[in-house]
Amino acid sequence: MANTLYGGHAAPTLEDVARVAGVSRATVSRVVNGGNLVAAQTTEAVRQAISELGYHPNRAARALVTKRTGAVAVIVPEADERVFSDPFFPQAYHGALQGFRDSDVQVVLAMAQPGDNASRMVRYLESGHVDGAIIVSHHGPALARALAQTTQPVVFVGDPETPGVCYVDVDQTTAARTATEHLIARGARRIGTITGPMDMAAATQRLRGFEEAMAAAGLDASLRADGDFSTVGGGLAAARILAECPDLDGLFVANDLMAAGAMRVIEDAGRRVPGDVLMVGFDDSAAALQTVPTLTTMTNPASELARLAAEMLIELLAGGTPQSPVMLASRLVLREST
Amino acid sequence: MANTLYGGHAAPTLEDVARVAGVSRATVSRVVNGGNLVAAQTTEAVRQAISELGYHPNRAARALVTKRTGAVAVIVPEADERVFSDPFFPQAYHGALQGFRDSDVQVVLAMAQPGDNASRMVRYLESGHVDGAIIVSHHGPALARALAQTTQPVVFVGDPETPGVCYVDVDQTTAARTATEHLIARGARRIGTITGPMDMAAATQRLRGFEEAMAAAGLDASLRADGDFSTVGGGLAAARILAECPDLDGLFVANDLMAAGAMRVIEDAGRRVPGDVLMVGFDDSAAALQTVPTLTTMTNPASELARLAAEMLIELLAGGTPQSPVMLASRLVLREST
DNA sequence: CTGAAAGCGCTAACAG
DNA sequence: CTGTTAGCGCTTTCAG
Repeated sequence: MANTLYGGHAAPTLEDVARVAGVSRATVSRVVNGGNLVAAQTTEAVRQAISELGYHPNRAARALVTKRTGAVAVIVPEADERVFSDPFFPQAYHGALQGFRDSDVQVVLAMAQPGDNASRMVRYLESGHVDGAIIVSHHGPALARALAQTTQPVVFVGDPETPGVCYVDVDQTTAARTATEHLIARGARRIGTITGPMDMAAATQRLRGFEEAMAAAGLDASLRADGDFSTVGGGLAAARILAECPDLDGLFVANDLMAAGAMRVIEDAGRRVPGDVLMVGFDDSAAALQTVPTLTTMTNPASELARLAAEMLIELLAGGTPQSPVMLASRLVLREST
Repeated sequence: MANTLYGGHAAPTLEDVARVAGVSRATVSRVVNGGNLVAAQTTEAVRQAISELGYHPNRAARALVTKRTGAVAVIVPEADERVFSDPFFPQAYHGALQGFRDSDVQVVLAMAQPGDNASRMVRYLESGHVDGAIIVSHHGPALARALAQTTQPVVFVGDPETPGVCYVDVDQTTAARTATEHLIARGARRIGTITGPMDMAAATQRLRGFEEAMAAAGLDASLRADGDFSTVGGGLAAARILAECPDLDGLFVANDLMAAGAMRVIEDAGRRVPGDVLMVGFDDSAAALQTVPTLTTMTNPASELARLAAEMLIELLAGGTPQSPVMLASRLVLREST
């Protein structure tokens, strides 16, 4: 007799609602799950009972019978230090949360542990902990390939470079071109670029955009150093560029963190930003506001991207076939460095 | 006949394991749940069957009968921009993840939505989505009070200023004293402090440490401006301090973000760090490495704190009474600013 | 020490 | 349109 009417405050069940509404459990279940084949009057009575009792479906019971966990993962296959230092990831998580806001699914955030590999992620996905996942990564195609084998629905934020895998991304090439064109328009001519790791699509695509813009202006696009998306790496790359071209007057850096490091090295070398060297970064992260001078940069709408990814995953989960890829535009944000 | 032996690769159930091991479902269940009242021989046979089948208990089924969700929340009741800009939070999340690593509970991260209030958090906790929570916040006691009413086990990272609520924290006062003593030892005499919002325990305690150290050295501790833990707020506070005491020669700032803003304002005012003004921040965040000069700071071991909080929560969940509070020490990290 | 049996709260045929 | 009836996979008395 563990009944709500008599007992403490055990959560009300379908049974309770049914009794109060004077219908059967099945009927209540129908209205709870978007009941369309229920009489309007009945629906009304049930809704009434539900709000009266403060009924909320029991996830576990539902999961048991539907064989769905009601949870999805946001997987960030990145080493700790990057997840910590790059605001892109928390923003993306937040966007995903928004995307699932009214889907009543739990969103769990999974960060890679040091030493994790693709097979561990695949195992996680297959293990039945979650119904699907959003992978937020700028990494190369290896992981995406592995994950694509999975039977689980998966959506990438960032180009997975793997056919048939759903993803959302910003148009990196166009964005990089915009950034470079801005440098040119401001008068720079001896322009270099610091790229990300060349095994990441975001890095190669941004480089391509740079090259396109330079070519279109009839400028030499060969001044380049590869970085690793970290502040320190950006500084090292800048030093190499400076060594090669001491009278550099423009620099497109593939992310803000590297730009911050580069700016420091450039100023230490006695050249002023923006007086001597114009600089544009990428991501519009907090780092772009903390440099002196503040950094002109391209937006990278992490939150929006993840929200869209969430919507795609929802459609996938429902058995649909979302349009993919979905591409978002990046905007130039003018600051002191140009 | 939905039987694993014939069908596809549906996950094996207790039933399957029982059949293979030649025992009953109940027995298998016992060994899975730390079976101590099972014959060693039987246990062995069951384990064998389990690994042979690759059996993994079904969370939903278990949750349904135990009335436990097998999930806990890490709640960060902060506005978006802080969660995004302060590495303390992702680090804390990571620590919590580690703490639950081998407890097979899902850890979900809940960030506050704009406009969320305490009652929404309480409702979330009561709603049965999770079995308990770790609250990571530097905020005042209002939320903690509300959450303490909850029947759910809860552990705070940071002093909740509410009796009877479990928490872990660093010894803020001692840390601030250490920082201030360092400034004094380096020769500073006209020392000011920029505090956090005075409704946060971390802010008031750090101020107290500052005052203690100043008093012990016979120095005047009245030079102070209140900030908001943001970069911009730090700059504004620094401007006020500079206006009041133009020949300032030392500054203890209650977090690195504010210190970054303050450093900028100080240098813009024509005073050099560390030449004219020595500075110490707090948190040992990435921001402390991005300033020019780099910032001496106090560590704030977010990950470690959260890991300990997780352990406390596990004990709470098991019906135990963990020792509380657990206090961790903060370390001085020497950099260029002193 | 082990098995039988009941039931957690829900959904999904299947009949009406 | 609505009710009846089975379970989903697991834990947990209660008897052996």
